[in-house]
Amino acid sequence: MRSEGADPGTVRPGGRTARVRESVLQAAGDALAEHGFAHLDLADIARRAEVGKTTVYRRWGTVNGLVADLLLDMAEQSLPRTETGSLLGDLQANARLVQRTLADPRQGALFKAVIAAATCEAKTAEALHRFYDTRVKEWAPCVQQAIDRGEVPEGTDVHEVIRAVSAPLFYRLLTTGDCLDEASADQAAEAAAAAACAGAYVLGG
Amino acid sequence: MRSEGADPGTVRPGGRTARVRESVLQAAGDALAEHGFAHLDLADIARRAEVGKTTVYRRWGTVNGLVADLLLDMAEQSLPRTETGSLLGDLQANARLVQRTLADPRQGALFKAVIAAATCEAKTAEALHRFYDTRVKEWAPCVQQAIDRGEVPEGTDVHEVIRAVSAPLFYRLLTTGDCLDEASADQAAEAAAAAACAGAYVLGG
DNA sequence: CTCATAACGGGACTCCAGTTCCGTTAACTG
DNA sequence: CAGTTAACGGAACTGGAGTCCCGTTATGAG
Repeated sequence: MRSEGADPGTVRPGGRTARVRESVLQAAGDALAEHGFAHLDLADIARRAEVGKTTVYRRWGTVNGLVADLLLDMAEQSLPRTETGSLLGDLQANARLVQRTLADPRQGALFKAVIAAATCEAKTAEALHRFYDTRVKEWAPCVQQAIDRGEVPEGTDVHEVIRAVSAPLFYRLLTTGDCLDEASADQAAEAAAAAACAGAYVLGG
Repeated sequence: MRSEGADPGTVRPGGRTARVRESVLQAAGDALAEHGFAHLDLADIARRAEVGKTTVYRRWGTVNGLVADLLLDMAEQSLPRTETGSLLGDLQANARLVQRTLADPRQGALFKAVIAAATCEAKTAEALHRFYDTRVKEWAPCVQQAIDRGEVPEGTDVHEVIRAVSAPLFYRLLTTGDCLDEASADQAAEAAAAAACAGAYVLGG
């Protein structure tokens, strides 16, 4: 009598179950980009996905749960780091990647929704933290290489430099109406590189 | 027969109307800090404020409307800029002010809620943009002074420098679980100052 | 002070997001 | 290929968020 088994979808994850997840996540992304997080309706998503409303509620429970799963799906598809040979070049590549993602109507809306969801649900917040932790760790080595080359002082917090690239882009997306263009991405990269070289991210400094 | 007059509260804004607004905003802030944006219930707020549920719906309509008004109220109370004589000192003062605000349980939760609300309602987003525009304009002169002193190159986008101070603090609040301490505030200020002095925020650079 | 009516408050009502029930379909096992 | 049961899907149900109605309070003008 093991208490009613695990969550649905974990025992028989193949075939139909996988198809349902895929089409529901697809529909959820579409709905988010169209209506935004607040006006998200699970029944509407079920309709779009051509899936029973009950199924959506059973497997994801709430809008937050669905958004968290969507985030997991995004984390799996995110792009690998590229290398250019210089700190500024690497940070610029990262900044432009972030900028393109946030400027894209669908992806941008999705990120906004994910952030909104994370601000009001601890579990979703944790999923978001993990997502960014992964992304930051993916790009951090380029700062370490810059330290090794002597561009950046020893003891610099490599993760913080990567965060410093994304931060102004996020801030702009959320707190201003301005569009995110390539120039703002380049500026973010340049500022982060300059601050890093000046030793602003040296630990305990 | 002027079409049903203006919004309630605009014709007789004194006495009771003002008291109702004050106690409802107070209650809304409390509820936000306690339950977060998603689980906000206007009926609960009405109960806390000892005000009729109908009144809250009539005057603010939705959770978003209420949050937007709360934002307006916050904007009126925000602190004036201080001056220390150096760019780093001024930016540090700003960074610590932001850090203290976001680290405060009540204020921090409120900001998270406001951001969440802004991501899903254009009107609320605009209120948020105005709020930040005001705050940025309040602090921008300290960068201009630094330009005049020759600390920072001519042509620097003064507003962008101020945004660069807050951005990493916001980013940290939203995307990591780490606490916002004074050290992170100082780091943000130092990074912004270093980047500004290096000319990273020169327009068209 | 008096009056007109803006704004509030209680309670009944509506409507739909979210739940429950149970029959049907199709993964996985041996 | 047959049997077990995980997972799905339709339909009826429910609770509470948001609306409506109308009587009451008290603001601001004259």
